[in-house]
Amino acid sequence: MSRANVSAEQLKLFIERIETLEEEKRGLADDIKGVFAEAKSNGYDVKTMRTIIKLRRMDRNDRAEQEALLETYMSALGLEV
Amino acid sequence: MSRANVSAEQLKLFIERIETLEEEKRGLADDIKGVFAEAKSNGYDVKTMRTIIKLRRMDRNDRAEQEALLETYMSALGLEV
Amino acid sequence: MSRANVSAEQLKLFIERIETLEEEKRGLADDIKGVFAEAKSNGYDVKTMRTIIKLRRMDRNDRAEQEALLETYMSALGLEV
Amino acid sequence: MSRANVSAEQLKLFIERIETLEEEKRGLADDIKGVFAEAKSNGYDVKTMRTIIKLRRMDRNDRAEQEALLETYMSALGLEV
DNA sequence: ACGTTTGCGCTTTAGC
DNA sequence: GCTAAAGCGCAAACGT
Repeated sequence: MSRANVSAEQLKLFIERIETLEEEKRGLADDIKGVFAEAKSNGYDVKTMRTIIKLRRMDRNDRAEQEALLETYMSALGLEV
Repeated sequence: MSRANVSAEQLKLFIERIETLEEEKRGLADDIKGVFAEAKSNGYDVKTMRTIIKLRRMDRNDRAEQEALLETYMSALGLEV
Repeated sequence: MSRANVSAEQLKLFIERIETLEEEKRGLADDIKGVFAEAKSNGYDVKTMRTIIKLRRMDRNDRAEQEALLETYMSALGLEV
Repeated sequence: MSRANVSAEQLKLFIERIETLEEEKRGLADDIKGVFAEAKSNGYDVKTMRTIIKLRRMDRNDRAEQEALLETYMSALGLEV
């Protein structure tokens, strides 16, 4: 088999792997929607839930960001991190 | 246990389920990036790969429609297609 | 002149207006680069400057976001904003 | 006035100049969005307009190169171009 | 000069 | 169908 064909085969495998992963990703997005729907049918306010989840995610991110900022400052001051 | 506590507990479970699913979704996004990186290190052009994946996902008719519209506009502007 | 030609002319004008604005936008981006370069040649640390600018922008955005969050809470509680 | 104060003042000026330029840049971005909105309300397809602007900005050679690469990959995968 | 990494802007998606 | 948010892609910027 020629080198070109080997390459084509390899390219095809890469693309199929990505397409599979994307499919799974879409599946998870649907699952998430499903849980929200279930919560709603149990009387919970979806908008408020989203706010809570967003805030919890922000807390984590902010914490990570603070660390990064600190490192930048330390570097700027010529200190070891 | 009071009704309020039951509700709070249930709400917590819903939110944790969603956060877990979102975490998995992020994991898959990372996996996808990893495959692209691997393909790149094997000499493939990532941008072109993305184009191909996009085209394959697109419905054949939608694609033809979009191209027709583009040609119409290009002609209207006196540009080469 | 036919209606098609009028449309083509109008389309052309829209596109040219956008292209002009984008050109100006690129010019401003260059100006910004220039100021950073000037500051650097005066001995300032560019990375630290970027951090400061980012923080100042974040402060403003966070303030706006806090307001938005408050509104969400108020709505969730059935209160008037 | 001490040297440190001069430096601080100078740094402040640099930062303010950059913030002003960034503000203007954001203003232009808004203007562009406005023109797209106007075009849309006149019945034009925004997505296609974006494609045209992109193509016009692209160098003719680069464009031909990319298309050739896409065709190569598509053929390798046994897909129709 | 090149490759990696970060930040910005666009595109797409989800909800109203 | 439109508006708002999130995720993704690209391009510039930094370090090697």
